[in-house]
Amino acid sequence: MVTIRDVAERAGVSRSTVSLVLNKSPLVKEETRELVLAVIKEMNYVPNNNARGLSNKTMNSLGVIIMNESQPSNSYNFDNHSGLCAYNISNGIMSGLADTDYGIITEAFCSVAEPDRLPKVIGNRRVDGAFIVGSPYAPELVANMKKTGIPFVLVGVNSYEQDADSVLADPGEGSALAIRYLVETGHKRICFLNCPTRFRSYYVRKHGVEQLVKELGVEYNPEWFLSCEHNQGASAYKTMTAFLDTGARPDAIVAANAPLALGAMRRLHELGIRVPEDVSIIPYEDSVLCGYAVPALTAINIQKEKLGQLAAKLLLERMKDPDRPYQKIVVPPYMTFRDSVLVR
Amino acid sequence: MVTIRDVAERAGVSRSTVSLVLNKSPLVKEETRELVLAVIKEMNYVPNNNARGLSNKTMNSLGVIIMNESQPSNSYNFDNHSGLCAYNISNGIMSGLADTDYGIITEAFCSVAEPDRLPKVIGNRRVDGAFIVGSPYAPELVANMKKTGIPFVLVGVNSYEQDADSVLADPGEGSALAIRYLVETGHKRICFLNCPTRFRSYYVRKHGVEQLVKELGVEYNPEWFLSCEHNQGASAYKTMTAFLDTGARPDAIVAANAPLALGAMRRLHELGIRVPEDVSIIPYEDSVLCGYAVPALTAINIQKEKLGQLAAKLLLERMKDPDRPYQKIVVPPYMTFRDSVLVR
DNA sequence: CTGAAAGCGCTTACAG
DNA sequence: CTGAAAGCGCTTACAG
Repeated sequence: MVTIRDVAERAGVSRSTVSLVLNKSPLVKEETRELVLAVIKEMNYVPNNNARGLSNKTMNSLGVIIMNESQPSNSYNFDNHSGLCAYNISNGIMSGLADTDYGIITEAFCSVAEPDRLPKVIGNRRVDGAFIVGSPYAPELVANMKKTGIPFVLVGVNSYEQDADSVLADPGEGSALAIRYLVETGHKRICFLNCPTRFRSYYVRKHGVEQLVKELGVEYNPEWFLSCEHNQGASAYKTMTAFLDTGARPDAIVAANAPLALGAMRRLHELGIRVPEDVSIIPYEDSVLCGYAVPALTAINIQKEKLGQLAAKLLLERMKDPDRPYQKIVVPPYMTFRDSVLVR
Repeated sequence: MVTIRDVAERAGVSRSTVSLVLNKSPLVKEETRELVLAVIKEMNYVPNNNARGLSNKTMNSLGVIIMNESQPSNSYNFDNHSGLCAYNISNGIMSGLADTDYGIITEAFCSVAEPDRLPKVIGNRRVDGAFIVGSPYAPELVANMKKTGIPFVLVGVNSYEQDADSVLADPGEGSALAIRYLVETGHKRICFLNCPTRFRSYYVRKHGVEQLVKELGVEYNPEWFLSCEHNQGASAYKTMTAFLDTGARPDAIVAANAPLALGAMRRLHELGIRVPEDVSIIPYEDSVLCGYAVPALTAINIQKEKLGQLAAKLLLERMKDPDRPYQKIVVPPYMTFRDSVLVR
């Protein structure tokens, strides 16, 4: 293995000089710099990350902590969470970090199961900073993270804490977008299929819907505002089954995410209720499930990759300046028009 | 920050002793060991990964290299690759590594765009070993990887190289499983919707199908063996459109993956051809897209998480013993029965 | 079973 | 602008 010492010898300079050019110090004469660089290339020298980190007190890695209620499984059934949201955000983080040298260490973490533990990468001090991706995250985790002194940012559908940097979508605004469009296109009987009540985004959506409905002067039946037990198709199927059994016949459904929308659609399909001819449907949180659905689903895109990218930028800034005030970045949603809404 | 020195002082032993207990050496008296452990816990000591690695010449990290043709995007449209396969495998790898201390560094890598480059984590020597996840991987990459001396294993739908460890599914066997079942359930006119011909799995499937069809004595029309330009819905839609325009009316479709199946279904839906009443459909490579589809798709599950887990185990063994012979582990597929096949 | 010492490969004041 | 030297926090022969 070739070390800085070998490079220095071959280049006929001291090790410090090589180190200086490695770290782009302006103290090195241009001529020397070029010579050293040439030798580095010629010898195929790669600085040892451990040695560098030991001096620098830096790990040169960032953690991506994926929060979830359960481990991902090999069963892709309807009664499982799709896991797509965290995946998309995490892709965004990686793309936002692509031109840095950070290693990105991913870890699944279940804060519900172990509320007082820290993710391994944090406990082991393997990272210089971290992203807490998605909900549910226990508030204790944020407190515990702060104690470690490792900078972090929260990123997700509705990831927000007072004393932390956060990048989030706006579920209220997203729901409003969907409802406004449905009203514009002539829908009169809109049903809302929300996530479990244990998620904070449940309330944000509910609030957004109630607000808008008042503003629009649309009639609103609280009994048509449903929630599902889990964020998965089977729960939505169950909820929708019970709802339709009451004889209710919405002409549009707004769902809190794609798994819920597809769960509802399964029941509609069984009953011979057609999408979009009989009922339009718009999920929040566009994903590959929407683009590939038959028919393709018009959906609210919350820019998950962008959430990730902005989180990446934010964490980098936070690490540079630990004392700056906390930021809260809200990324606006937009609608992707596909085939699940009938213009009446 | 508390170091090994602090622990040693407080415990009244030498630094080496602390190090020995850290590394579970049998040379330490039980009594001393317990004392040291207690002090470690009390002081909340965490060994510095860089220092340890610098001595050990080890990074304590493993790379997960996700091969792809393009970067993931924020558009979840039909004309994008779903990215799900690598994601699922990577989950399996993580679960297989969950009880180790390795940091798992993920990197997206496009070998088509940069055939002569190495993934960053490899070039920077940030990892002790790596997983090459998915195809397309350029054969040059394998050669280049070998030159680095960093152990690695290939893992994917059809990831196999002579001179490397590999864990793979068996696309031929998977296709056979689907066809056999369709024949058993009374289907007579089976169409095969394969992946692009530039993937090796295309040929494996083709071979498997031809073999089986002969064995079963089923009639086989080579013109009903289709391929798509890309592994995405829009390509399958196009291929299926052209195929159906010829007047062909299959009673079953076997697709090389879920995006292709859903692309075909989109066209069927437009034409009012019902699944499964008019045509049954079985994709290879079960994924969340199948479980959530309406109707839910009966699919070939290739155990992607298990592929990942076995790859994890294999890499660990390879690192322990660099001289062992290369292994090729083929994971058998099974069928997940859902609602897209009509028993005729 | 334990301690003193050298070494892993870098960085960074400090002199010059 | 460059070199000699100390130090980062561990591990590992080597003595005892």
